[in-house]
Amino acid sequence: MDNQQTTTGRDAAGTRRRLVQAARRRFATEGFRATTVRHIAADVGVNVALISRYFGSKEGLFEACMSRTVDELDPRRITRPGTVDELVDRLIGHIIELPNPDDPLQLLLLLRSSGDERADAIRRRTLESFTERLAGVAGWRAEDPTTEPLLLRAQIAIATMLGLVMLRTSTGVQPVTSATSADFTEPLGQALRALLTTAPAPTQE
Amino acid sequence: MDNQQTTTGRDAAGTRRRLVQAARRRFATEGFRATTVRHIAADVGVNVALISRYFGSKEGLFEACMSRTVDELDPRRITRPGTVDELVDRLIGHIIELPNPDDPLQLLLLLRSSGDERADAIRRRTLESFTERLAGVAGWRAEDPTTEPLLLRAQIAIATMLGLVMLRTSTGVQPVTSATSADFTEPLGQALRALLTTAPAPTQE
DNA sequence: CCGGCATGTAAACGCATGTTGACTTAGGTT
DNA sequence: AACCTAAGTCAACATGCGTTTACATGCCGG
Repeated sequence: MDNQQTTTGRDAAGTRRRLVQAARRRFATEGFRATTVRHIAADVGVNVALISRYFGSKEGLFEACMSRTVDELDPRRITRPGTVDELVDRLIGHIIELPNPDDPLQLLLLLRSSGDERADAIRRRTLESFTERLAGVAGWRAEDPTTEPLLLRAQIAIATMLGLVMLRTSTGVQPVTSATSADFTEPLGQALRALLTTAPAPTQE
Repeated sequence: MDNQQTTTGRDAAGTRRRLVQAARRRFATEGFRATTVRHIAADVGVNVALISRYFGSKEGLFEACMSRTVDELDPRRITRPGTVDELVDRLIGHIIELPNPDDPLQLLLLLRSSGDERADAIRRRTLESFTERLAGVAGWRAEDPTTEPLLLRAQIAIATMLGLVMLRTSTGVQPVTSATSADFTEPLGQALRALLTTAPAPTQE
């Protein structure tokens, strides 16, 4: 009974899960407002009305995507508490292989303001939640002024990888052909480690 | 006769320009598909039908935004040919002050795939055009395999700033409050310069 | 075997969108 | 002053959207 089928119909839980999966891909690549529930339903192969029935509304489906994303983004799954290097490695591992809208971190980063007020509020809440979790993993406290720059650098690192995802997937601009994955990853990782580990000497001298 | 008024109506050229300006803000913050021509017209304070009359269609207005962006992105206005440092400085100067959808580079970076096939083609063309111009300014030739890594690093630099724009504007996540502009800019600039200047030693041992 | 319920479908509604055609008004020319 | 053309408005349209209501279908316990 715990073994859930993934392909056929007549399984509400499975259908819900496949709807969320398809919705995450659409939301990540096209944005909230440009995504239509009819397309999501067609991706799964079910009727549109099921979305309203299961999730109440398009925003409910979006919220389901985000809540599942938050669960999967449990920092303990992203990195073990400890060194910054591990954090960087895991983040790079999560992001650098593209395109993969199923990755919850990618989904979180790819989402943008869409003009829809409530959807934007959901997204903002999720992002702030993740930032707090990330800070907690790294042992940083936002209230501690000496560790704030580290949190800022984490944001820069995330932003860098967000931009890479954008360039390589959403914009259609591909890296130069001869650049191997190692060529791409290595200097990026070095820069990120430098950003994260090099303190700005807040009170030093 | 060359002095064009900027506020009142009954001036076709001025109205067209204000429509393009308003459209660029909407497109940059909400994306192509989520932006409605009625909102753009309301921003300017004119009737919706003028958009269809002046630009043919919503896509025509989008194309007008992009062509103007390409003109303003003349690399000679972004940086004088020469050192990579100048390029980085100018790019940071263009991006780091936020939010400013009027900046053509920001507009270019903020645009994303929107599910609209023709609009995506326009955006992709513009991005490729800018990448080529950027490579030309830096004296890089895509055909030269030894300079390809530099072009890749330029893309990384652009991606980084794109991500910063995303985080700081679109996602609503603000940098930590105590971080001054210098705190934000300095380590970023160092990292970007390192990325751009440090060659990956393509054939070096 | 069969009723009942969960699962899925089909069609329609109300609304917002992009676009179009006919109409109105301002401003310069004769 | 009369007029004409450009500049702008207004109302309507076809379409696609999210959502709802009514209907069909498979599955399980008696």
